[in-house]
Amino acid sequence: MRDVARRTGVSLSTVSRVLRDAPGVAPHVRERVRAAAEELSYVVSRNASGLVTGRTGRVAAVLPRLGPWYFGTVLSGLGDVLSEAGLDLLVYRLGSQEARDTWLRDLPPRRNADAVITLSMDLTEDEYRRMDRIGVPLVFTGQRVPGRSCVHVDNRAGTLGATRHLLNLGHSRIAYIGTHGEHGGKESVVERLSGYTEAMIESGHTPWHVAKSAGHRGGEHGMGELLSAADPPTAVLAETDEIALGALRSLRRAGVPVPEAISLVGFDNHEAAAVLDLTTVDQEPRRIGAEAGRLALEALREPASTGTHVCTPTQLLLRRSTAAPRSTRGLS
Amino acid sequence: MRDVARRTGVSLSTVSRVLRDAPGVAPHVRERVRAAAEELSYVVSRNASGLVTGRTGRVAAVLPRLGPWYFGTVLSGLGDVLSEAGLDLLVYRLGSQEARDTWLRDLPPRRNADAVITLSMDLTEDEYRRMDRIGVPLVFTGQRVPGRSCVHVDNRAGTLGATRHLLNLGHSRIAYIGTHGEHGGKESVVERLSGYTEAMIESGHTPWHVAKSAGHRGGEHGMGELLSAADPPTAVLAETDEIALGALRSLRRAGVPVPEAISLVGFDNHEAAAVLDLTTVDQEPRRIGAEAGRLALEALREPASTGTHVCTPTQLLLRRSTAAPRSTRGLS
DNA sequence: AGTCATAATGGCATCGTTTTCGGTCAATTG
DNA sequence: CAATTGACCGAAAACGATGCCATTATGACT
Repeated sequence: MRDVARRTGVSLSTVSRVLRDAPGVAPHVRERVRAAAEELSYVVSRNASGLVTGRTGRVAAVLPRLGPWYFGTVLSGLGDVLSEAGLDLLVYRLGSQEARDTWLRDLPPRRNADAVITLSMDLTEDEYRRMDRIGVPLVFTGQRVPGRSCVHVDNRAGTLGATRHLLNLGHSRIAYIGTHGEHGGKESVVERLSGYTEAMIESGHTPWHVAKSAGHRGGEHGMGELLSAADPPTAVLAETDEIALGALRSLRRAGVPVPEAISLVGFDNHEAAAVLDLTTVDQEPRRIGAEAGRLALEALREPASTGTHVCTPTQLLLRRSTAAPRSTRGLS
Repeated sequence: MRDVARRTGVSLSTVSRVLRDAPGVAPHVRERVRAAAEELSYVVSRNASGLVTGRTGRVAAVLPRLGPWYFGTVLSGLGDVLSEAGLDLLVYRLGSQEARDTWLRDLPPRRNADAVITLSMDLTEDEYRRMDRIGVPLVFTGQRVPGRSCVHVDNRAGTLGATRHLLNLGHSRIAYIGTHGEHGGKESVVERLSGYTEAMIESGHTPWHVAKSAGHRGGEHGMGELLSAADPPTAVLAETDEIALGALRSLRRAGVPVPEAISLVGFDNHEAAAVLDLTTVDQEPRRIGAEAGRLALEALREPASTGTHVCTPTQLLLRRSTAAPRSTRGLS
């Protein structure tokens, strides 16, 4: 910065003003300073400026995994909003419980980020309290917490709509493959099931729910159980696309045609869902990230504005895995 | 920090020494300081310490997209290595050419990161020179640049091995679906094709290469072209899993059984490949990220050590989309 | 012409650490 | 017992920016 000042023959204060777009600088001086900074390819050190302003120019995202398409896409949306506001994105992946614990103990974003956004971390009450010690605005996605800024997907409406779609097609024996709440009951798990249950009950049908493990395997096992029932369902709704894909695999192997004999609906709009023509519920992860980013920016601008809830809608994507049931009974 | 010092009745220097694990502090004092810091849940400000040490404690990753499983997984591996070394991960997603240009002009990591790692950015000569102005060690993945630290996948060996596998199964009419080098020829594209070509030629067969666009669509179109040939191939190698999945979709629609009539091999070990039982070439993205991280750490420790190349191997994952060709001619 | 507001600029303390240097004190040595 | 040596610790100067306050130019108005 001193170099830039010397080169243009002004003081450091003026250079600082120019580079911060602060008022009180003559236009021609402003321009000369800009040019000099450009020539020297000089950029301000966030480190130093943050030291005095108290702002770091960074926002931290905390998430459990990075592989799944969902998280990458949320980060994309978040990153775009942040970079537009001139903020950098810090990413912390907390895979194991151990990583989680040490992170919550050390709280690296403390004084190193202006806001923290958690992505589907499903924190416990105790963990919330520990996070509060970071002392910066927090935004949560994937869970709904009273009194805190949250972005959450309307899971209930998603499965409700999907189930109604199946009902409208004329199905009546509609089963649901879900997971047991291993992690003390993830919210989305509960919500998705409740949407399905509600749609079934309101239409006078009895819910049919099998709970297996998460992932493909759960889908395979779940479908296995359904296919070995006395009177198999004509349609199946899965808690996630991964489960649906596992179920689809079972169906293929068993030679049961989809959607002719059984209609199948997933949830997530997984990358593979498009390839396999699976009807699914899209939750627009890009948008979730963007909304979370906006909430963080808002909290930065207006510290009192905490506690806003944003509920993002879901969208049923009709593809080739759903159809009206055949009038004749029996599979194949 | 002052609070911690007051609480333990020592000077700031001593607190600093303890928190940096610097020598010259009596064990019992060290312990008392540690306890006080813990109680106050105090952590040093990277901002301030970086100001004087010149280190930021952050490493920047630059990548074109975040959605694909590949990038998320590379980031995971990278993040693990970095967090073990106590470094934070900064992520810049440069989707559009415009974002790329403004980034290269402003170079945000300048003085804000200790090292920069690019992920499959396929930079031009000019862009390299611009990046050099950042003034920190650079590590490149996904491309091979003489004289610079790189991590690259042995693409050639991957397709070479995959093709040989098909040849060993008894196939002779093996086609390859690739992409046109849109971006001025991505290195991996060229390498993958050359591995296939080499395997074909060394075994006395003639290569059969169709070039389409990237993504599912390319695969669908490519397979369409192959299926409409006078004498269709009995095996197809795709440049990427996405292409392979598109091709698979075409095959399903056309009623061509896989692997009975046509064997199919992809490249990437995409999430969906496992679900669909697609034989593919895995490039261990986790490992790529980890290696890149290690290279960056090495460069940080030993600034002269730039220019190391790490070539990560690929691994053929045999699944259910490849089999020996049927003796009888004709599809279906 | 003199006064006064206003805009533009420079000087300086400051943010929270690290680092260097010098000082104190106990232990060891001749 | 005096001198020397270390180990340990505190004081103070950086680091690179910002923000407040004082100062100086520039017109505008009585």
